[in-house]
Formats: sequence, structure tokens, C-alpha cells
Amino acid sequence: MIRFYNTLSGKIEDFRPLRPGELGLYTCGPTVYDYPHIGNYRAYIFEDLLKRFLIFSGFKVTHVMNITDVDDKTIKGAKALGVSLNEYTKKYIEAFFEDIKVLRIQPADHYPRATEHIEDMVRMIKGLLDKGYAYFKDGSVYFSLAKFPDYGKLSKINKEELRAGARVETDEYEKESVYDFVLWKKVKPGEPYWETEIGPGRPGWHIECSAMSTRYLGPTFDIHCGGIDNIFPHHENEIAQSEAYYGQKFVNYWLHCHHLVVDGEKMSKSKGNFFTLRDLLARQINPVDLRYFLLSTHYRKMLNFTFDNLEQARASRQRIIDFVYELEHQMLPQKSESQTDSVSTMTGKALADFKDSLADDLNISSALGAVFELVREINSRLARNELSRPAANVVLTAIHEMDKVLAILPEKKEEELPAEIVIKIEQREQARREKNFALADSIRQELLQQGIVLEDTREGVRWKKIK
RNA sequence: GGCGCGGUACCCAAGCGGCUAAGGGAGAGGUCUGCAAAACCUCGAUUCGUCGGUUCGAGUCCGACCCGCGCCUCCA
Repeated sequence: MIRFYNTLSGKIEDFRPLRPGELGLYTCGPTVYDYPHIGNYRAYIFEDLLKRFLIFSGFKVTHVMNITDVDDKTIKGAKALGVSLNEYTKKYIEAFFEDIKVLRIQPADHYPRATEHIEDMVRMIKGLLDKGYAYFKDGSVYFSLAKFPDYGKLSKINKEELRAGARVETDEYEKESVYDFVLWKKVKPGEPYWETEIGPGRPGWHIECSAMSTRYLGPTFDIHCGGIDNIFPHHENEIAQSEAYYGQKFVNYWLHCHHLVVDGEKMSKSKGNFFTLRDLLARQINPVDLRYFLLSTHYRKMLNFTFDNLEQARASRQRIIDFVYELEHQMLPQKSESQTDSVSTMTGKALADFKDSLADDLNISSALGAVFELVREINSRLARNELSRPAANVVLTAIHEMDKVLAILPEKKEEELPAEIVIKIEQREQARREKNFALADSIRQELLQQGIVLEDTREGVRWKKIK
């Protein structure tokens, strides 16, 4: 049984999908006004782990991720450059898709864009007006919290107390009550707008997710994810809008990812203490090492980004890569049935521990513990020359199975070297045969500068890339 | 002020009342090697922020306190 911590109940619950064997997953996507920072990607990688594990467990997952391509920031950005909204967001949408590809985040089934679903949002706002949950004020439409008594059930925020510590109200629109939120913003001069049945204007941020999630997944669906900072107000508002409109439960399981912090401080655009994926790629960081780093701490725990921690993650991942390399390339004896049996038992246990750990609210540390335990046990046999080829293949199959969830092993094509480096390696081998160790060492040093480590083993030289 | 999270070895990090407190990094010792590097093996916390309490038994439950962090209408 798979169990998740559900923000709604504040408890770990058994996961039961609405329909057996399949489920709907909605994850809050990027607002495309800038390049996402790696904190954003922590959430997307957590969601990727969740999705891959659910698929691994046999579920058919329908995944929807929205793209917010109209909001205050995108409008401001487009205006500043004097380009259309579409032209402005196009660049960041493309960047987002490039990024998730290099981070090995499996694409969603649908990426609905806010600007392409205005009709759905208007229909919903109209319905909320008809049912008395929303009201017009100066051409804008607001949701009335007074009409929705359940408000606050996700964030555990008491709406009477909302004012106490609240920040200064900066919204320039007039509302009946300070804590009502906007569904539809009246058109402002020089800003993009849509001519609709509820007047000219543009949607508020929250209605976008309510309209697009239910459009693709139905009025009630299984899992909704996002960053912890979306709990209030975004997800709370989504619940209010959707449940008021449909008159039924919106989402069964709410899973929220904790923040990535930098040196103990929250990484955010407004503080300026953030890194984008591009920043790290420019520093020769391998994106899959970043994936491993972001993946390897439990999603509900705050994760501290430092280059030292990233380096630890790199080294950790390298251990698994080296292990797989060893199993694939070592010459091993063909037969030894009894040992294959005991290796199968060991491997089966590791696989079971791996699954059980992830089923327990995605306990990745424990799951990786199972992987490393297997690595050590098998390495130990390898060191004693007690591993047969068939047994090694059993282990390899299991590791690749686990990598369907982790996606951290190198791809085959990454294992190819440029011709000039292959020549250098051969030159060094020649020098070593001639006992010209000075030359051999200088070539080794030269390649090291380029991030290629040479290892002299009993079977001959082998190389690997670092960085 | 309200709501919530965390404090486990030098660093990261599991653990959810009971077997020797996972695992990774760094470090030390060893194997291999022309020497190295890399890789591999072995080792490593009588102790879990502090003080009390509950219990036959507590890192794990309860209470108080100390420290760090987040949210309370931009935020993954």
C-alpha cells in the first residue's frame, strides 16, 4: 500500500485512487516571465519522482501541468520590452521545456496555457456569480469568502485572523472585504484583455488552475502538488472556487514540496539569491548531478543548496555509476548457479526495500540506502572474485529497474569520447609500455584538466568524466 | 500575534516504543598500481538540542525551555 502525507488532513494516509489502477495528477507549473530557478525545479523533480514511482507501481497517470502565461509579471515584462505577451512568454516557455529535458523530468500529458483557456475560466466565474459566491465590483469579479465557510481547511488559516499579521493591502482594486480574492480583473489601459460575457479583462491567477485542472481531470481528481508556499493562498483559493462551483470535493490528496534554501535562506526571485539551471550549467555542473541532489532529500524537508552539498551528491551518484560500469565491463566467470541464487535473493530484497521505502511517503533516503547496500554487498563479492556473469546481470537488471524511478544513470551516448581524446589515451598507453612515465603522467594530467579521469585497472585503462 | 517545520557523527541524511542508531560524503587503514590517481574493501555515534516526565524499555510518546527556518494574499 502506498502512503502519502496529505496536507489536507495533516496525516499520512493510504493512497486510494478514485478509479482503480489510474489517477489524475495536477502540478502547478511555471509562470513564464523569467527563467525558473533551481528551487522551482526542486518541486518539479519531486513531482517527477512521485509520478515515476506511481507509474513504476503500475498506475496509469494522467498528468496536467499548467503554464501561466498571463499575469502581472508577464504583462510587465512584455511591456518593458515593447513586445506582445505571446512573444515575450515564448522564450521562457521554450527555456522551460529545454530545462526539464536536461533534468530528465518526464513531460506531462497536457500543458494547458492560461491564455488558451479563458473560456473555461469565464464559464466558471459566471457559474460562481450565478450561485452567489462571487460579485462584481467596478468591472472586476471577486470571490466572497463569507460565502464559503470551509475556507482555510488546507492551510489551517482562520479567516478571522487573516488580518492580524497581514501585510499592507496593496491591491488597487476595490473589494467588499479585504480578504476576498479576485477572479477576473477589469481591463486596464495598455494591457492585454479578453472581451467576454463578464466584460473585458483578464483572469486572476487562482481561477486559472481551478479551470484547467478540472477541465482535464474532472471536478474531483486524485493528487494536486505544488510548493509549500502555494498552500496559502493559491491552493486554498483553488479549493474555494472549485468546490463552490462544482459542489463536490476538489482534490483527494494534496502533496507539497518544501523549499530549497541557499545558505539557510529561502531562494527567491525577490531576494535575488537564486541560481537558474543555466547558471549552474555555465559552471560545468552536470544537470543529472543536480537532479540527484534535488532528489536525494525527502520532499517535505527543507533542502540547503551549497556547492559543497552538490559536490557530495555528485560523488554519491558517481559511486552508483562506477558500480554499474564495473558490472557491465568486468570479465566474469560464466557459471555458478548457487551464487546466482544468493545474489538473486540479495537483489530481490534490495528491490523490495526500495519499493517499500518509496511507498512510505516517498522516503528517498531509505530507498537510496537500499541501493547502496546492494552496491556494497555486490562490490564485496566482486573484490573476492565471487561474482558470476549471470549473477551480475541479475543485479544490473534490478539497478536499471530502480533507475526507471531515479533516472540518474548516464545514457549510453554520454559514454562516447571525442576522437582526439581517444588518441591521447592511446598515446599514454604507448608511453606506459615504453616506461616513459613522465610523458604518461603529463597526458593524464592534461586529460584531468578536461574533466577526464583515467584509471589503470587490471583489465587495462578506463576513463570517466567528472564534473 | 496566529499557523507550521526542523535540530541525529566533521558534513549531508534515514529512523515513527524494543534486535549491533541505515546510507552517502569527507577522513583513517588496506587491496590494486611503475608511482600515483581513481576504484574497491575495512573502520567510524555507549549516543540522538537542553531539562524533566510517562514506560519494564524513548532518538522515537508527553511537557517546558534553548536554537534555526517558513507561511500569514508576488513566490515551487
